[in-house]
Amino acid sequence: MLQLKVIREEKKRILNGLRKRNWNAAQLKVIDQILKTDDQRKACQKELDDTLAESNRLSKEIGQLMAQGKKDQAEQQRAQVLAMKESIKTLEDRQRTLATELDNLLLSVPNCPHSSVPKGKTPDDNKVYKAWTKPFPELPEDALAHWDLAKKYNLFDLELGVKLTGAGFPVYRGQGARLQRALIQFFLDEAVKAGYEEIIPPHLVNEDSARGTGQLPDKEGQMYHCTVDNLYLIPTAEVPVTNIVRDDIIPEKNLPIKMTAYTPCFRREAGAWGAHVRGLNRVHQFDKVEIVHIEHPDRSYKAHQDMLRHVSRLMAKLELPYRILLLCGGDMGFASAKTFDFEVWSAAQKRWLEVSSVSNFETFQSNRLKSRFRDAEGKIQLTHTLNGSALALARIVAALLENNQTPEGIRIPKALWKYTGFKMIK
RNA sequence: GGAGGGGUGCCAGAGUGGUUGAAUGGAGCGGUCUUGAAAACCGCCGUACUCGUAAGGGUACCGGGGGUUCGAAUCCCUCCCCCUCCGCCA
Repeated sequence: MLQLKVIREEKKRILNGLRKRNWNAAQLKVIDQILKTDDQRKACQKELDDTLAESNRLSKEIGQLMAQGKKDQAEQQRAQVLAMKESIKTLEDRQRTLATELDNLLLSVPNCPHSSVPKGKTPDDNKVYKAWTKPFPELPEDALAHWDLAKKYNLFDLELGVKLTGAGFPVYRGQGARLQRALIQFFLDEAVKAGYEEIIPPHLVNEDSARGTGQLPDKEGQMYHCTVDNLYLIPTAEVPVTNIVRDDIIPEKNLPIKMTAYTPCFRREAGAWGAHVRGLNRVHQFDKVEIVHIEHPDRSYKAHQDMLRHVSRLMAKLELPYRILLLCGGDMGFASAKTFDFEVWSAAQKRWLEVSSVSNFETFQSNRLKSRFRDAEGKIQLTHTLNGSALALARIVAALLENNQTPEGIRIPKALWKYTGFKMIK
């Protein structure tokens, strides 16, 4: 969530940013409401603190009076403090109500887009940041979509997944399973080479963690919830990995913290079914290697570019046609200040598929996480957090299978040979 | 799952109802001394909110929440976590 201090001091910038997210005048009123509520909260807090200070002072004196044997006076002050209790309780209740109200208001405001983020309402307004200029793979007329290729070569089985679990839980097998494992290994190795620390986090997180990265309270319905233990299946490794620095004050010299993790990702995605979500295009469980940065605010946009380069390199090594989009204000995620999407060309479906989203959240997440660092002057500041997929497997597999199909079988890009142990799927 | 013990500041570790935001030691930072270093000595060394131009002040926080009391790190309830023993088990 946005910092109150920033809303107060840079109100104009925030309002302009929210307009980029297509907020209308009525919606923008929330900002003034936040400031007003905060004023009320402060006034109430002050009154409470003053009352408590008085009550504390009197109570302390009672101890001294007792020690001096002045019993009557002690008794008199005791009555005095007792009388204050009711107003303290009233003030506390009011203070709590205002604080909750303020918190809810703050929670409803998305991150302020970076100045370089274009205006726009829908995905059509996203800017092509880096286009694919080379030719697309030429496929014969009878080229198969990946779900048909999967049947032909026995690579994964969605119907079997239905039997075991339900729709959207693919069962990978044979060379399909091996390819899956090869990609994970490849992505992790590349990330480690690029200086990321490898993490194997828990695949279930508690409420605090889900709140830390902003899945709660908003996107509750998108996560699988184990109610008996009140734990959530992670929708992305971002959740456990970013929460590693929750409530921490990091020495400046330890920044940046770069971490990578492979995890399965679980998404309920209720009600999002349609013709374009066949096969691996949208599933409830998929594998992903995530990269996460905890950065100094001065360097976060440079890091953002570094992440872009890292993902580009992966795409190039996999020999996949891709493009990079700079998301417009209307299409950006709630918590993000700036997001680039990577899309891979799926030659048989003749569609772009989103395979990575690389975002800078600035202090939006750290504010909630309380992820801070101590700067050179010893002052405590919020860190910037960033993350990106590097990469999401299911759709990469879809594109890989479709683009590389030949009459002899499916060609495996050279970079994967040492991981798959085979050069062709037959 | 059963029985017992415990959760205090960066770490170790006192504190069991009053002037304790918290003894003491260590680490860290600054200084004196020294050719330099070490040792010794002196000082500083929590977070959040808030009032104030500042100096400085106020409030909250000793695992989380609630309660008793004029007053709680200290007493009570409850939840969480850790350790030891037993049971079960990949």
